Amino acid sequence: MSIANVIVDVPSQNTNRPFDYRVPKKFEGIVQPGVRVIIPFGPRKIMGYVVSLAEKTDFTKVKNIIDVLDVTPVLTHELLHLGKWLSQQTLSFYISCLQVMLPQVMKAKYRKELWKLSEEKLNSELENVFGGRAVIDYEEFEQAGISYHILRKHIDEGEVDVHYEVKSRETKKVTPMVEPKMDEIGLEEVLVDLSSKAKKQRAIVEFFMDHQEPMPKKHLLETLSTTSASLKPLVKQGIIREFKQEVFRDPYENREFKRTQPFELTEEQALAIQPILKTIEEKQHDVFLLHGVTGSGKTEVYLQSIQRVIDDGKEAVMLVPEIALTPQMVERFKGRFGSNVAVLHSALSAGEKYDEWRKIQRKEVQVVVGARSAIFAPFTKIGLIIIDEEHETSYKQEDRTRYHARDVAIERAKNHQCPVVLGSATPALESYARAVKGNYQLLTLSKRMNDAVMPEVELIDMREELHDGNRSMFSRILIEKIEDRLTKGEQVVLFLNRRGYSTFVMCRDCGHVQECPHCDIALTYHKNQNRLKCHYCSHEESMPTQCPECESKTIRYFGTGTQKVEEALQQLVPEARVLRMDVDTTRRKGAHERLLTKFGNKEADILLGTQMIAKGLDFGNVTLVGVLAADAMLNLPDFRASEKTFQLLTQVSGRAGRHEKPGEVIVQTYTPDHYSIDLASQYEYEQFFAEEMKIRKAFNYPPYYFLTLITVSHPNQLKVQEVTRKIVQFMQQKLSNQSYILGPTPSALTRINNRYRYQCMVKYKKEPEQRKLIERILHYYEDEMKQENGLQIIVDFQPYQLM
DNA sequence: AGCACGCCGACT
DNA sequence: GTCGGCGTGCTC
Repeated sequence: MSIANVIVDVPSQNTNRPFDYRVPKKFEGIVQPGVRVIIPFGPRKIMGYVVSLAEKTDFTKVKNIIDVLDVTPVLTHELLHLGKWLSQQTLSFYISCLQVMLPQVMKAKYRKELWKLSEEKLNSELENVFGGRAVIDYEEFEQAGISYHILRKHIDEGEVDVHYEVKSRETKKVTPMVEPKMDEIGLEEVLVDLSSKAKKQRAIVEFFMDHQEPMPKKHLLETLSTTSASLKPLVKQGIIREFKQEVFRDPYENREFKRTQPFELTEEQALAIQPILKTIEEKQHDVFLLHGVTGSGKTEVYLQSIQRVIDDGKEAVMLVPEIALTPQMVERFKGRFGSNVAVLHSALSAGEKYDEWRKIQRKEVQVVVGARSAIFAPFTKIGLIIIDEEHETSYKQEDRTRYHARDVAIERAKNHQCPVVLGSATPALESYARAVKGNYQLLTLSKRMNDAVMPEVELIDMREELHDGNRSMFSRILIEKIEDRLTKGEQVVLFLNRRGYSTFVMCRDCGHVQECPHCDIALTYHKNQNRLKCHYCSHEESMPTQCPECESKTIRYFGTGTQKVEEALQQLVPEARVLRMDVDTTRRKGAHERLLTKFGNKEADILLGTQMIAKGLDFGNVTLVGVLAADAMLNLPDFRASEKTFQLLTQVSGRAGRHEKPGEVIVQTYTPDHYSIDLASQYEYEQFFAEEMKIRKAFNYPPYYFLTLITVSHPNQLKVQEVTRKIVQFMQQKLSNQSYILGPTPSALTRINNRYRYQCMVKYKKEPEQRKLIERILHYYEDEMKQENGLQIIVDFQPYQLM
């Protein structure tokens, strides 16, 4: 007897283990680890993943597999294994981890229907709901408000049946095809019998005598300039066969990609690529941190490393942050590797994503370029994994299965015995610290290509502007320079942090920001209570009416949006053509690309935008970059605020003067002396690293300590407080005294959807038992978490979002 | 998760 | 005696 061990599509603690099913004779050989199956589960029918096969089972009442959804496994052996690892790492259900590795469309859709089986009249109300139909949606019955007992009786009598429908969402695009059903000689005979009047039919037959292979119907009819009217009789006589063939949606099908050749590497690049190639050659696992200033040619190092992997007949995965996955970036890859590349990012439609994924599965490509989830590409011979802009926070999934793509990459690279290359101009502190310690190999590119120099950065103290009576959000010098560029016909990029809406409190006279006395982190203004709170400890205080430093009354909370800036800009420089680029203007499909093309074609003078314009843009005509509020991010309640500010300023500055014309950067700030702003303006990464590490050390933050964030939510505030307090107490008892447990603290978003949220944070160096302890907590509250609208406990290891 | 079962109070 | 609400336990 053949048994399949199946992980069922039911995310719950009780079902978080394989269930055994018998493999019917007809599916033997087809059912194998990694395929999706439809199985009976209690009274219903659901989808599941076969994770292994067995000879026998201890279970006596095994049921049969109903159907198999895949001919080729959708999850490789390695991915099944990786899913297990992921579920242990993130404390998520195995099924959730398997689902997160596959395109959305492959998740099952369920429908519950009522089938009327007999001709007999049913209960009159029920008969009404059916209204003469044989099948209705179960929902219709529920909405009719008829007692379940009535339905039950009919079911028991065998007159009605509850029917469960399982459907995969994936759709395959097909195209009509035609092919001859006989060989040349057969067709020759047909030709003889054909009426002399049937000219078009004759043409078709003659055509197929020369072309024996299948071809798209549309193409055939067009080349012979005829219609299906002349094809029909041939099909009817069994001379030609019509059939449908799957075609792959190609999101880039109407685009031409200019093929590019490898550039000759600079001395620095050659030095950097050497150890990577060596590791590829030796089939070793290793992690490299490629620290290269913006414009230093990291991408060329990636491309040539990938080329090497392809030449070896292996595969490469390249991760890029979502917002950096611009057409320009895709072009570089398609230009070098042509159709050997699959692209996976969120701007693609669900169907397009599915098709790109299938190209990987079918081994039609050796390279995948994509955002976070592309790390799960179903390759089997990975020779290299690259993570570009490795410091980007978007590599951390912030819901459900909270994984970091960097960790997954390293795990997969271990499985495949291949190197990982982490690249950045501003590496995450964690990564750089590991490189310094020798855990990662550090590779450095310190010079820009083409001898370009980093643009000069000028810091503008906005407090002085204010003192001189300039209350606008533009310094006089910035306006001056914008006007200068307009007359020269050069372009400007203006950057505003979208998070400028955030509500920190600052004095407009002296730049003082109210901070928590225990945490060295800006306090957050809570509008409804008019109080300031710290989101890390439990500290809170009332909103001051005057600045504690200089006693000025101009202390207030801050917020400016791109829209407001756009209006102000129109007033100050009415002749400028402004393109605004933020989530609002790029929501529609392709809008992102359209705006950039427009800017590239010089149809606008100023590109004003948020985060999304900070990366990867490469326009030679941009000679001025303005950062409107460099401090906006600095004052977020986040211990990474300085790091993020440094990274962002560096990235934005890198947008200017990338080609012949030199660039210039204006950074407006209220705190020009802050080390992250000052050092970013001088491009001093190492010094910034040293400064920031001191602070991380003093406050026990990463990379000195690991963090675990536990967020509890429930409609009742007292309940949340109580549960969080108990969790803190438990952890304090069980964890070593080397660890710190902070909380309970209200989350920054204290109430969402009428649910109160409290959190506690664990700072630790080594707690091998931690996961087990948290599992015990989760198990303890299992019942309360099962109830709808009940308790929710979210555990995030190495969180990025602390709200 | 979702479904059935079973216990309990309410009501024709 | 019947109906419906909700807590409990199970799904190969």
